[in-house]
Amino acid sequence: MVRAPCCDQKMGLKKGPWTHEEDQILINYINLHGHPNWRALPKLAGLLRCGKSCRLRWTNYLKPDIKRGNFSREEEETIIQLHAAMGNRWSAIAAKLPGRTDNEIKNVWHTHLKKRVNPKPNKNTSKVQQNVEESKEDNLESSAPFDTNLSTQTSYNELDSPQPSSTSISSSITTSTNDNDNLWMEDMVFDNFPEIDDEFWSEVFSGENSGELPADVHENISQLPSGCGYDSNVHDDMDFWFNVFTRGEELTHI
DNA sequence: AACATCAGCAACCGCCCCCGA
DNA sequence: CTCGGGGGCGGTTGCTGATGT
Repeated sequence: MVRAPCCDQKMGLKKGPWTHEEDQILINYINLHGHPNWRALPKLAGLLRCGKSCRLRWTNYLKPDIKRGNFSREEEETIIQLHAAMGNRWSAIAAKLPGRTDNEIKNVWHTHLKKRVNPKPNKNTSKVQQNVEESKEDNLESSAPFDTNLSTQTSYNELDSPQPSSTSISSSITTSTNDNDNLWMEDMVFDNFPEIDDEFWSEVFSGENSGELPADVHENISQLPSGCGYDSNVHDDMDFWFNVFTRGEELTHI
């Protein structure tokens, strides 16, 4: 069965990074009408994007309960364990990590966790590079979460398409399990916190829209502490699912 | 300071599955 | 039962910033 491509390039549909305006349009539209039909949504909302692109943008970045970046040690270990059992079923893994998306988990796996789980000697890289690699790994082991997230987050203010990274930062506060993490957080939060995010979300959920929001959107909003999308309940959820999973694993090995 | 290389991440692409007509 | 549309998933790509030379 051959199907017409979702995104017909002849229609002049836009590709590439989303702009702040496009994000606003999408969020406002979904807040008002939900997303019963992704294919029709961009046309109805007045976006020059294909439905898939809209869905991806919403599910991976714009949904209110999304956490961004700064994976805690617990989350990393959970991903590693789940991946060992499930393989590349990113959506299933993401389902066990509240607020995390399959795309993000997939990226983290390929960029960080895979190296840790399957450390392979570098045949082609120079010794200097190998040392760099090793020191990076050491850093990961000794001072999680990833330092690299810092560098990318500091540039959010300059982006056309700002990410709702306030949730990522706040999530680190609540998921950090040791003093080193907290120290790291203090440096990051106050030096690099992107001011745009609070404005961004307050705009999105401003009064004129919230009166007509669907019930589920209200729920999501109510789950948002001031600029934060992650609380201890979610954390408990993760523990719960992790326990369920690990118990299941144990049983399968008996 | 300039250039090269690497790492991280957002987004696209194509396939598959599910469900309704 | 078959077909077709829509959504979801996983793999991959390409851009951008960071780091090294």
